[in-house]
Amino acid sequence: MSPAATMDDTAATGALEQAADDLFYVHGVAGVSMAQIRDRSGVSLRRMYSICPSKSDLVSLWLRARHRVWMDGFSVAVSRNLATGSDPTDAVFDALASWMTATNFRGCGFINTHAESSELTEQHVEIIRGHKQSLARYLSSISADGDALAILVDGAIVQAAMFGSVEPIVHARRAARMMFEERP
Amino acid sequence: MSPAATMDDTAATGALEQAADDLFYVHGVAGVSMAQIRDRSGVSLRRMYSICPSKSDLVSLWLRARHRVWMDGFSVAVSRNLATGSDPTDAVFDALASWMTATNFRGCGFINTHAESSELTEQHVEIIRGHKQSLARYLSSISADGDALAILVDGAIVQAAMFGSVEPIVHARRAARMMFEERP
DNA sequence: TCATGATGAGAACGAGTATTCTCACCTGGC
DNA sequence: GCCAGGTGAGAATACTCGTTCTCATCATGA
Repeated sequence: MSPAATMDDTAATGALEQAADDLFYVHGVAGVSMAQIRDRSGVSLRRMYSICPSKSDLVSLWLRARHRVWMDGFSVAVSRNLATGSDPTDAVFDALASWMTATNFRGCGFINTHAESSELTEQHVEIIRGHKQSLARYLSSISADGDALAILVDGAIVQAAMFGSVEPIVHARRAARMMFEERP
Repeated sequence: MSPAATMDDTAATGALEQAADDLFYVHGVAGVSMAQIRDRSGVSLRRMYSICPSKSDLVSLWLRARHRVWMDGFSVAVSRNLATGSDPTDAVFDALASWMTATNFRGCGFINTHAESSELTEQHVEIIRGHKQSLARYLSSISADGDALAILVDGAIVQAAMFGSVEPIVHARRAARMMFEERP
């Protein structure tokens, strides 16, 4: 074999995913250069291009990794809330609220990347749609109308990002409560 | 006076707003160069920079113009629907649906511009927040919970853009109907 | 020990960008 | 007719970026 001096391919890929998440999420894809990814990850340009033949492939790698990590964190948080007796509405919006108050919150990385229309490829669009479908499927598994809830969730995330505030969560939670309220 | 050979300042500004809307909305701010704006508008670079001293100022000009045009078109469409007897929910989502099926629909220009975090200035953020506050105020004037409705609207727009489909309107309309349904 | 092949550091390349500058031209006032 | 000042076309400037190339280095297998 010929493993690298300090990092094998698995470690290098992981370092790239982490650096891409740190930088692309905060500054957008167009706002981050390959040189910045190299500096942040410690992976040389040569190795970056042997793992991802183009910046577009690096974006795909990042989106797939972020999908895994985000869905995992979100569903774990929701499950924890459900286990303490919250109803699905509170479980979902409490999980969102604590994500939003974490440092560096800048909205949904998938929505934001899709909004950067210039450098977007068909592959990126597929990953982004897959993420949103996966989220809607998960919400459907815990609530009576997952598709409607998914729209409230995306609307709340987008508004929270634009206003730099968690207040939209209050409105979205109220909307969900009104939707799912039992009718005599 | 010294008006331009073929265009006075008002006409040049209007041509810039139109070209910016054609190009920035579809390709994003970072995806359009000043030279492309010149080609599309017919306004020379020299004149562009005398009207807007930087690209960032051109973006502000565009956002303000788009706010005026979009809010006008939207509120007129909603009023027309209300006048024919639609309830507020149908009036709003029918207006959105016909906007979305127009050519070149690419989601909300304000949300998209905010998502392009790299070239965003504080002035842009103010205009974007002003637009969303204006929309929420308008929705509050025609419905019982304008803030909740605004979140459904933004969620539906964002999802329609990502999936290239008007189907999210169906889910959002259903959610609004459930929210505003009379309870005995 | 020596040749091999992969690696990292960084220079090089080619394209694209925002912004400024040059200069020939044209218009309006005298 | 003639001048002054503003104008358009586009060259020039001073970058930045994605991608490729060079070359010295170094671990490995014979």
